[in-house]
Amino acid sequence: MSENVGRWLRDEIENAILSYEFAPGERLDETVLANRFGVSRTPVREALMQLDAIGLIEIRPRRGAVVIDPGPHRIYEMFEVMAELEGLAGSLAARRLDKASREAITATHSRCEQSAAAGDSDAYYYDNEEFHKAIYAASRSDFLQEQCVQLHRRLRPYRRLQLRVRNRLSTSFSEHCAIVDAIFTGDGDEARRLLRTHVGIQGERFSDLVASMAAR
Amino acid sequence: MSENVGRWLRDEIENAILSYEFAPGERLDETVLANRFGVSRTPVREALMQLDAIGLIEIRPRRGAVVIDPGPHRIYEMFEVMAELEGLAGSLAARRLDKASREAITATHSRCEQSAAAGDSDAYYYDNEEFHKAIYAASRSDFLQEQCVQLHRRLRPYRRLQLRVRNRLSTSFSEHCAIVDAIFTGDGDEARRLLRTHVGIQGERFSDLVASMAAR
DNA sequence: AATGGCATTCTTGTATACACGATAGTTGAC
DNA sequence: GTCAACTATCGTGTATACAAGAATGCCATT
Repeated sequence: MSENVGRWLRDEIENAILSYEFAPGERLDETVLANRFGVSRTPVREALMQLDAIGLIEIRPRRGAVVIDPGPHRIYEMFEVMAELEGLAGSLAARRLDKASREAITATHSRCEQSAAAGDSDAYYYDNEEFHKAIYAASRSDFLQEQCVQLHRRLRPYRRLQLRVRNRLSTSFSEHCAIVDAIFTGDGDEARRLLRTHVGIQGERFSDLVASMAAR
Repeated sequence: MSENVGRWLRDEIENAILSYEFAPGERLDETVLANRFGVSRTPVREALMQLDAIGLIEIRPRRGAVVIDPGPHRIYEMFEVMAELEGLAGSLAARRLDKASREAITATHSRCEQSAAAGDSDAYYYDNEEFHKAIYAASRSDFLQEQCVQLHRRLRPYRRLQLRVRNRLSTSFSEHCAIVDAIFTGDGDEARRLLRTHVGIQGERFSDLVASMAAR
């Protein structure tokens, strides 16, 4: 439990939304939430305020909070921006790579290799996250890193759906290899290009996303 | 005055921060703010929560809220990300340009021309903002547009300082011309490249920024 | 039977009261 | 004289009470 109830609730509700426990479009009743978590409405409201500012829910004045339903098109747009930011992170990482970052990338990369070889989709999902975070960190841009982590969080559920697609694991890992190679050889432009295509959901991958969303 | 006091306060305090009325590092006392705006502490707290989520202030548990002091390096990082996002917006705009967007860009662009010709730095500052927003809108990506607008807002004060630099007006406008040309001819890559360098603060422009910040 | 207006009820928005933790100032001891 | 500990005060965190707006259901009228 975090420092104060408000932040704890924010994380709690955020996770509930990201794990679809609170479905998109669902109304979030302050009193119900307060009872559920055994607190008063005050910290609940503070948590909701923050989630509204982040963009996870929408609070319409006097009409309560609802979970935002992004819809396929908007999710595509979010991946598009994510791809751009990761591309920047990759290009900066290639330019600024130091020993510690290199080791962090290598370590997470080899963990991905193991999960991919084992065909363990859940493990790969987690290791993949760490791999990408290692690249953000290697960019040496605190602000960029924060933006990437935040957007990554919001896209987490959809990323998870994507990994379920057949062969996606091995494809993803081989793309990782090329990315690591570009970063380690200091080829910023190539790292940027590779990450953009790796992260973006062009063509059939967008259809995959829509299909897996519809399946829920 | 907005729908409810909380949102109104959020905007009010946000503007106060962006206009340096509340200086970076300054402590924001809930009671003082409540008295100043003639409301109770509750909506003040809600406003602060949101500003914390946006990243304008930092609330340390039990220790109150302080205005975040980005520092030159972090501002540089923010411009770096802004440049990347604007580059993406430009490239999308070039690909997707329609009649309405084209007209909006043309209109704001010619307003910039007039302000630049008149040497009116304040007017150009405003028109420039509209010009960039027209490009965001032309990208036809709602999410990207929102991200750009938000970051643009946060960088507003520093952008203003930048424009004070000698000759920056005419330089900026001629860059605009090239950007408009690239977008209108459908050259996405060129639009991206031009916007990146237009928005970023490489080399001497970073020193200009630091100097003008120190001058305050 | 359908629709419009009114009243009731439920939920949100704001204020206030109270509790707990942090900070600062003062006093005492070494 | 300096440092540490204790106490008092101030400010944040949470709960609750109250006010106001929105939604819903019922009744009357057409």
